[in-house]
Amino acid sequence: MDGKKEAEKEERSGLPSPLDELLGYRLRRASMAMMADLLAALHPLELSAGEASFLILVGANPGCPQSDVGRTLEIKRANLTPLVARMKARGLVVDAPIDGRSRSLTLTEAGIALRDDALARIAAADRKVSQGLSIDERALLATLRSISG
Amino acid sequence: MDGKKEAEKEERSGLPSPLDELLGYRLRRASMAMMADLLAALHPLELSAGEASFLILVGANPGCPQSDVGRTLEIKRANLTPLVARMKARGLVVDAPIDGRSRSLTLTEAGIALRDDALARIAAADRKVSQGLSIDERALLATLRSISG
DNA sequence: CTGTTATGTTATGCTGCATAGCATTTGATG
DNA sequence: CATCAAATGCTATGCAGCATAACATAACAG
Repeated sequence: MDGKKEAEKEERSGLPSPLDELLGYRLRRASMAMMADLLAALHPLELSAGEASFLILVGANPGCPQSDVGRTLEIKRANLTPLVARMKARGLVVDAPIDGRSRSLTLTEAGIALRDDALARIAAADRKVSQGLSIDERALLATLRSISG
Repeated sequence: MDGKKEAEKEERSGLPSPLDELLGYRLRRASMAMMADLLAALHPLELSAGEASFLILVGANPGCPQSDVGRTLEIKRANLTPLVARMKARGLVVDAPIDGRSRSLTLTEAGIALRDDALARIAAADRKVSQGLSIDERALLATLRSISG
């Protein structure tokens, strides 16, 4: 299977490039394309991608320590602090001291509602793409998980 | 310096999360993981990811107009200008006027040599991942291409 | 010729991510 | 108990990537 004359290769100033065959490059481009859709879907909710993932994770783990959230989402402590502050300022999350240093996070009713809304939009954007996949989505997810270890 | 792999990054504190089942999220995480490896591989060459992709594309398309490079790599004109300037300053690429406004780009010998080096490192990093894939790489690439249009 | 589009450049701002340092608390060790 | 290393959260700060706006020139279509 090496039909090479694709003719559609240059849809519009698309120069031929070995980059097309590189997994890392293709992964990045696909990720950026989906991210663009995601941001558009979350914009009406005034949520960034990081904020949405935060709400989803805390919503699924009520009372979890902030440190665990940071580790799971791979958000540095220094960057998580202002994110939590914004969510608290909007009344989406409440925190309580676990011990002297750690704080537990829990979504408020408003936080849960917004999380549900965001999750629905994200899932819809996901579905829009995954429906057109040429391979099984489960297999794809498993493969991607294995890449990010 | 570092550039090491922190041994086995234990999944400690990995909170259960619906994000794990989201295609967009998994795509992003996989992309970021590969990008980290890529940057480490390119660091000895003092190349950023964008610069390496630039060298590869121009190397495969000698004499191509700068505008096409920008479109293909999805780099805005305003950001491409300083990138080209850096590559010229390092003697990796030369440009010549096509017409009064457009400029053609071509790699120098040094540029080709560095491109070859970079491409080898990138391909190696790619292979390190693709060898452990649970699904066919060709199918994966095709799927990713369909996602990014 | 005239208005519109394309290209390249400069200046500038925003966002996400990173590092460094600090204060506090916890837990392990002797 | 006394100490010290690690963990947690916070503040301040810098930077790289990406974006927009405005401009100058040149090509193109009418």
